[in-house]
Amino acid sequence: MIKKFIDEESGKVIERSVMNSITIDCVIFGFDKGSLKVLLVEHAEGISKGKWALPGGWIKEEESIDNAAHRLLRELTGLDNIYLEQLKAFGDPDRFPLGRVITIGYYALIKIEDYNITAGFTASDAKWYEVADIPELIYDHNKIINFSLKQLRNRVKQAPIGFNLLPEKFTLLQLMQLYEQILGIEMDKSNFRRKVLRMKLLQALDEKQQDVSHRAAKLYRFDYAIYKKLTEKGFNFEF
Amino acid sequence: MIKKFIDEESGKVIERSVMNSITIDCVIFGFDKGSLKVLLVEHAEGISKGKWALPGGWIKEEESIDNAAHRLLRELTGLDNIYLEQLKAFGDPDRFPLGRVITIGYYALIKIEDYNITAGFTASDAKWYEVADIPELIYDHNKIINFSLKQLRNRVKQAPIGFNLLPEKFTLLQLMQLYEQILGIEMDKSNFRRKVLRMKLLQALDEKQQDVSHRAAKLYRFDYAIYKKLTEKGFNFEF
DNA sequence: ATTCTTATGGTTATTTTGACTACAAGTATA
DNA sequence: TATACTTGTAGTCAAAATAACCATAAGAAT
Repeated sequence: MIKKFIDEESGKVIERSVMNSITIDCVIFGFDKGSLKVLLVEHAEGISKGKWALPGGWIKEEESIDNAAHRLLRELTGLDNIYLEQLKAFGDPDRFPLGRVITIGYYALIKIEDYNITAGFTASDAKWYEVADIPELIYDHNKIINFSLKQLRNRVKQAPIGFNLLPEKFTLLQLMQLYEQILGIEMDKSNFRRKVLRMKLLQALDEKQQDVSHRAAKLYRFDYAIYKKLTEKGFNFEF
Repeated sequence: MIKKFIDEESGKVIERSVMNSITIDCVIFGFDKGSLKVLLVEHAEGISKGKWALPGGWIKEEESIDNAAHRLLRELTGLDNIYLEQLKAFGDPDRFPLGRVITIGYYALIKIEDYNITAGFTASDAKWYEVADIPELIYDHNKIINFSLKQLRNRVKQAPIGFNLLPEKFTLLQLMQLYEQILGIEMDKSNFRRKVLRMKLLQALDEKQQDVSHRAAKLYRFDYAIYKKLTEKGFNFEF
């Protein structure tokens, strides 16, 4: 599968695999007003102009794929300094209409209110869409989102990544509702409370909710230091 | 990052991303005589001739990446009809010495005695190596194996994939030792027994071990049909 | 007959779970 | 002011699960 090409600039003959294009696509999850959302961008140019898609694009020759994911996300949406995790590669031969392109998926969970989304580069718009209400996207991007959702449901049981979706200070009910949303199940308030507090992962604060029209609940904060200690001894996270 | 090339055969100008090479590498785990092993091949040609590596190679234009993984494994080692799962893409810019090559990792768990390994294609040899005793491999292949091991430890707690490493009929002690090996922990025979039997995943057979110099243990078989039923109701697998 | 190894079945105290009840704290409304 | 309503918090209790053991059975080796 190696073919010879002549570089137009230098005139040199170059041997290359004909398999030649790799892109990155990012699935960014957020949680707001009790519902799970995904960040999408509208393409400003190219064959998919005007259509909605996952933020993503081409990898540069000299950058690692992790760096490419961070760069593309920054350029298209303004998001920076995010913990991105690789999902998997999507490589159906016909997933891209103009040739063979493999894409490597990344995903992240962020607190929506901590970031400002600003469309840029080849994106004319960038918006949060509710997971339950995602439009038709280009190529296999809907498929990629579905895969991410499954992954999220699994991962959320393994590690305390759910906290990345909540504000720094949160109530136990908020935490429970987040898990109910992601996993699609109902839980018992009292039992959830007991379970999560026994884990001792949360630091109880001397603060309460403000401006609520009912009894204000205590606020908690996720304690990463404690979590690290617990994981070292082989700790399993589950609600 | 798009450059123009002239195809030597057709003379046409082709636009291509300069990022142009993707390979596949497979980590195949096996379990034999109480220890975990990995299948490696010796390269017969090219810049890494004589060196040991994970079975892998280039993806063809018209095949999916999953198919490429199956084909390469078959060509190099003779292994066929295996359940391969994608690991992740490895894409450090300098992981490959002769240019920018991204590799997509796959892994599988198989019963060693069920398959015949025969080196072929660009491999001059193919052998099982104990995980604790893996030589220095080409490029970042040692890194890929380490990543796979971590993945295996996680996955084995989520799903009953460990059974893929055991013969069809096995004793409870074998099963326990497999888990001890993979997870690197010690377990209590009696408690393990009770736990695993309560799951009702195993079908007790009317057979016993043969040719052992001690009391022969009962043989069991993993019951995939039961497992499927249980997972549908949201079943969590853990020892 | 004795010893050794592994298989298998129990016992027990302790911890964890799930389902519920009760009540406290605060807001909204009559 | 009284009452209803919502959400937070604590506790009860029976059933299930766990961890740490002990005891004995089955068979092979000496």
